Amino acid sequence: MRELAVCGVLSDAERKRLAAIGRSGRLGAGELLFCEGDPAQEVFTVTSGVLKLYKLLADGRRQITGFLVPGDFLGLAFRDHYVCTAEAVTELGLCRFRRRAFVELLRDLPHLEEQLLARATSELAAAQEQMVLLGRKTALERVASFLLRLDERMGSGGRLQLPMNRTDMADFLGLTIETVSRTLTRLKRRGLIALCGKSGVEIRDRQGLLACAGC
Amino acid sequence: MRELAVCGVLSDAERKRLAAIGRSGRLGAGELLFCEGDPAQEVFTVTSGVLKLYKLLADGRRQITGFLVPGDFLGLAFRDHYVCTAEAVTELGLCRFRRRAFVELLRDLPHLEEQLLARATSELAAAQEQMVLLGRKTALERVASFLLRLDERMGSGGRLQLPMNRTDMADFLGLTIETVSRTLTRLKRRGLIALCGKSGVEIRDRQGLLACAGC
DNA sequence: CGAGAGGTTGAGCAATCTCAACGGGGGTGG
DNA sequence: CCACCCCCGTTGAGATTGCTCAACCTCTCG
Repeated sequence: MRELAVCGVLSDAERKRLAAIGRSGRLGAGELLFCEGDPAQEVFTVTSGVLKLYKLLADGRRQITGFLVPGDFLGLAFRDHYVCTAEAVTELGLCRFRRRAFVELLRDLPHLEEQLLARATSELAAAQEQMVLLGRKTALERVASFLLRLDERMGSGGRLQLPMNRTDMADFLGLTIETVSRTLTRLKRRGLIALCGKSGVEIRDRQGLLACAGC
Repeated sequence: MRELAVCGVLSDAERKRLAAIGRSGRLGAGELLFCEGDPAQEVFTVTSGVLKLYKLLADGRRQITGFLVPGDFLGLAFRDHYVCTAEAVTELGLCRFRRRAFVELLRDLPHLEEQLLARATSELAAAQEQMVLLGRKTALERVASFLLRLDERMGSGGRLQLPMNRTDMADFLGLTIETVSRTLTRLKRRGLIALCGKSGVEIRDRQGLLACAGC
């Protein structure tokens, strides 16, 4: 089980105090961790597997706002109520903290607060990047960007196993599943990627893919 | 000149120390405050006017990621380099802090760090909302949402003066200026808003507009 | 009064969506 | 062990939303 990345710069003593208030948990694929609008009583770190965050419109349209991987912290965007729904994409391991206890601990551990602020910073930068993708990029650019980012994030060195299905990809990229599928096929025909089964993607021409990603 | 909202929960002494390292500044409409990629040497608060943040793609496509109004803090999303460009939409008043001094002050003023984390939290929530808009909403829903949000943010009580032109609205909403223009006309024909000159918009039927906004 | 910037409107077009059919792989029950 | 079924993904054809290109209008500023 991966170390809680949120503890990066903490001393042993600090880490201990944090661990003391955390409890480990487990979710099966497809299970909900919490729903948009629920009172935010806990915060979390992901220790294994992949989690998705999303918001729904009244008629069921869905926008996935992010995927969390091991080491990621979940709780920055919440005040009293969760602002989105969190659902396990795969089998999921996590560490749960009662929100109140966590916030109190923050006062005592300035390093932790610093660390959280740094995380918030990179999440904001990532959110801006995603706005560019959703607002201004073509389907080809979106899918290419997504594959490159995911490969980097998962450290898969060009041979990635997509943890999510086409529906999740589509709802993250602001497209339909058909367009995602067609676009992957296009990238394959151009020789930029290879597809192995439903979830295997191999990046065959990173330069070309970067050019497609348009950034 | 509005009080720096970032000082909300600070004591007088703390406020004084913050003010001591800040210098006031002024920008004309259209002037750049900084560019994406520049080393991030300063952070800011907006004291008057409106500022826009944007990112560009290689071919000139632009996505505006946010508008800042008086009281807003600018510097959360940056580490060593600015991740977007900041440009004055109107005449702009601001307070500048050398980044290094500001970060050092953070160590001494836990209230300030707390405050910043809270701001980061609401910015992240806003960013998620914007992803829904860009990824899943129709042009009508985007424009309606935008008008409602702006009215609320500016506290204009249904009679708003848009501080930005159609190009900026389009680049914020992931549309073209023509579509923004046509959509405003549609909303007007339906009796939901009235248009007064280029920048005046009156919300005539808030319920109807909310229904259009789809959330 | 002329020029230019910003905004509106129209016509045709293109990218993406919708709807529908088809295919393959994994799990289940006979 | 095999056949069937169901879920997920792919592909195709036609519909639709929003984009592109172009004309025109209005207001402001020399």
